[in-house]
Amino acid sequence: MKLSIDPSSADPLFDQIARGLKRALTTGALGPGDRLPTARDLADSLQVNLHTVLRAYAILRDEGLLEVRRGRGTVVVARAKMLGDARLHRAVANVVSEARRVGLEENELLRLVSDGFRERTEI
Amino acid sequence: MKLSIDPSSADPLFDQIARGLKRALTTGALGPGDRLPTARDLADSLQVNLHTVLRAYAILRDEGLLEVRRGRGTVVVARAKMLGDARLHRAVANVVSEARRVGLEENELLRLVSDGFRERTEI
DNA sequence: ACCTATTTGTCCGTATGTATG
DNA sequence: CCATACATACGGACAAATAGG
Repeated sequence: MKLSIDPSSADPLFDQIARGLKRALTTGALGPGDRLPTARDLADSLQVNLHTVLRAYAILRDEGLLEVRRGRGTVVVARAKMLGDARLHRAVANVVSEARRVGLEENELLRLVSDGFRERTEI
Repeated sequence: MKLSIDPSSADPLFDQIARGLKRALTTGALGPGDRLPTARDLADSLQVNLHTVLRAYAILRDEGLLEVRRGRGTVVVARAKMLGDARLHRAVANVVSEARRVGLEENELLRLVSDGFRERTEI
């Protein structure tokens, strides 16, 4: 998995790394279930700080592309979650984000969603 | 603007700060256009590291609640941009729609949303 | 049940860069 | 040009989850 970064570039290293990994995902160089190098290993090979790689991993995790777990490392999410559930996943993430934005508690959000489900609301 | 954190708590400091600020927003203690203390000042008064506050600010910025700008500081977004209910309701309607599309039952959807809500407190 | 190694998560401190005023 | 204030990156330390012996 080659991945090159440019320390003299204007855009941040963590962003270059995140984009590089995303590119590897779209080109198929990285596929579902593939294990990524540990953050420390990738940091060493790229000659950047550990935190910089962790931040890049966190970005892709937040986008639903990676599963990052303590003690286990980082793997590309299963194909089922990437494709079939992509829209649902985004919708869930979005509604959680909106709920947080207006300061809703978990049970309040669940109540809203439950109501919405029964009312057969449309977009 | 009082804001208390618990260093011995299990959940992260940056998250406690972010939630505390969000609470101040929903209770009206902080309103549109209000200026927040500089990250360094808040960090000093809370006796935490500068980065911890910056991370909290970044979370709220990503959720559209704050405008964080270099050299200028941090302010609560204008009321016009907060149009909360419309966006939240669209998000709820959307997630219900997506759930139906993939044939989810109500309890399955609620489980997903609940998981999503608890999952992402870190960035 | 215990211990150890691995790996990410958080927090701190410091330095430097960049946009704003 | 200079002060302010956030942005990025580095390094170090410890905590917490995981896996395996």
